[in-house]
Formats: sequence, C-alpha cells, structure tokens
Amino acid sequence: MTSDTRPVPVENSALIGFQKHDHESCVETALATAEERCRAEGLRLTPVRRKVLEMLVQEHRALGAYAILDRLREEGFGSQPPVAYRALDFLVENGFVHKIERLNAFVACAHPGATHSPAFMICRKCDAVVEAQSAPAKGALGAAARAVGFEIERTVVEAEGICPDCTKKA
Amino acid sequence: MTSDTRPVPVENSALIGFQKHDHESCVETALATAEERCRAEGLRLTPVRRKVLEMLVQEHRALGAYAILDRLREEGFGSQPPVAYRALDFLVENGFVHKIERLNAFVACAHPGATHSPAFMICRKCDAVVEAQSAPAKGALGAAARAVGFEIERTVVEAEGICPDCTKKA
DNA sequence: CCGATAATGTTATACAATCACATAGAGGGT
DNA sequence: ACCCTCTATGTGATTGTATAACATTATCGG
Repeated sequence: MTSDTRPVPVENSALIGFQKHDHESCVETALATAEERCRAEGLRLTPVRRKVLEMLVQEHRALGAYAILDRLREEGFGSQPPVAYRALDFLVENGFVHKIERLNAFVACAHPGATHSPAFMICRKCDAVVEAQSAPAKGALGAAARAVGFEIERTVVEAEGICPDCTKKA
Repeated sequence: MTSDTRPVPVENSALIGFQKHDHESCVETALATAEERCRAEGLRLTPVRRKVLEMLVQEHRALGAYAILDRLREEGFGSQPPVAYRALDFLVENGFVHKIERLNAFVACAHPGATHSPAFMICRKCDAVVEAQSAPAKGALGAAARAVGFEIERTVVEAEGICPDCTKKA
C-alpha cells in the first residue's frame, strides 16, 4: 500500500526518497488512500482540503503555507491565510501531511496508514525532504523522559544535511 | 561544571529539568562559563550578547525573539529586530543558546561545554522546556540516512508532551 | 424542515525573520 | 599616535509566518 519502495516502471518520474519512481500512480494512490480513510473514519475531505493534499502530493517537497495559499487563490478558493492554515491543520491532525518545523513548511505523508512517528532528512542545498521512520522514545530521549516523568505525546525529528544528489554534484 | 544535577540547598528556587535547584548560582555559573569560553576562544561576548544570554539563563524557559527584543529596548539597547536576531545568531552558533523550532523560540543551553546534539522536552501546557542529550544518528534515522547516502550535519529533536508538574495538577 | 455543528470566507493584526545601509568600536600594523 | 580593516551595532523598511475575531454558508441528525 505504501508503495514508495517497490520497483516500478518509470514513466512519469520524480524524486522521492532520493529515488526515481512512478509519480503519477503514486499521486493517485495517495489521494485514493486518503479518501478511503476519510470515508472509513467519518472525516470530511472537503474540496479545499483535498486540493491542498493534492498539491503537496504532486510536488513531493515541502511547501510554505503562502505558496499553498497562492495556488488556492488561483483555483478559486478563498485567498486569506486562514483558508490555507485550516486545511493544513486538518491534514496534519489526521496524519495526511507533516509540518517540517525547521522550514516552516509542509509535506505530504510518505507512509500513509502507518502508525508512525516520522523523521525527516532535509537537504540544506536543494531543500529536498525525505520521510523516514523513527522511534525516538526508545532511545536516550525516552529514557530521559521516563526518568523525570515527562509524558511524550509527539516528537519532532529532523536531520539537516546533504542529500546524495547534492553530494554527487559537489 | 555543568551543575544542574548536583544536590544544592534551595535558596532561590526555580524549575530546571523539572527539579528545584539553586537558580542564583546556576545563573552565575552559566554566565561565568560563557565568559571564560569566549576569552579562551577569542569570541566577543559584547554587552548585547551577554544581556540576551543573561535573560535566557534567568528565565529558564523559551523566549521568542520579540520578547527578548522588548527587554533589550527597556535596557537601552537598540530596538529593531536585527539587534535581537544578531545576538541570538551569535549565541546559537557558539552553542550558548538553542533554538526550539517547534516554538520559534530560544533557550539557554543547559549543558554548556558538552559536545552535544541536544534534545528537548516541551510541555504543551506550561511551555516549560528541558534539555536532554540525544544521539539520533545512532538509531533508526541514522540507519536510514546511511542507507540512502544522506549526510547528517545537524539534528532537531523535540518531544512535545506533558511535564510532571502539569501531570500532577491534573 | 429545523436547529446544532462544522467548515469557509474575510478583515485585521500579531509575531518571526531578513535586507539594505549608515555609524561606531576594536585590533593590528606602521 | 595614526590609519586601515573588520566586526559589531543601530535604524528603517519589508517580507514571511501565523492567529484572532467575527460573519456566512454548508452539512448532518433529528
């Protein structure tokens, strides 16, 4: 289901996980998955929300709220910040989209369905963002939290560095 | 040297690491340590920079850039954003202060001197911020990075949840 | 069909960060 | 002491990010 690792014929290729993949089918799958989950859980994937998710899945990179807003305006939706932020809130709350705190920007979830605490690798040269899995509560941080009685609800894990593509170029 | 764990008589108590401690001596130690390191490394801990560090050590919690700027203004320093941001840049670059990406705010480093990749626990009720150590490159994230050829330079690790104090109150 | 609730739209504003340019201090070499 | 250079500070203006407050519209259950 979360298909970013399977080998596929590269027709319309783009970069995900620093690897080429069939982007067109990947977009369709992501939207279909989201729609189904919303149906199943009684969530309302309204036009604005769907459009924002579609944009993020299409782009496959982090977009700022105002870049998103610009495109919503072009598509005839409301043009004020709350329009974008509310859609993003919904998508983030329900795990369809993640916020990259380091960039104040948003990316579509690359592992929909998985119960995950995501981690990200962010290239400081080309701004590519790749999602990985993490389990920070299992390591030193989790131990520290238990030691002092802090209850972890959510974690932000973001690694900044250089992606393989930019390493090659240099 | 980094003394937040030693048992001390509680005279002027405050919260750090969710534990009471001798805050007055803790502030003095932190500033003295910073001054010494700057002398040793030829860094210039100018009045603005020192004041900002002092504020953050005093407060023992995350402050936004504009809160810092307000207090700089009161103390007779420049009143425009760059004044605060430049001081913060210096302090962050040299490890005296950390930025909390989740809050777009800044805290004094709690482990001065230690070569560290810090991790933070942030209480979503009272906004307390506690610094712990992490080694994210050793875990799942590090493995993922090596697998795809991503070179990690820096990591952001922030856990959001409820601190022991707020748990008790509820 | 009605009422409650959720979602959208809009105005205004707060908070975060950077650019560009002028001025002032600190340090090194002669 | 002087000048030169580099660093740091001060200021005005602007851009980007995010939320508050309130009116309007759509959706769903009864």
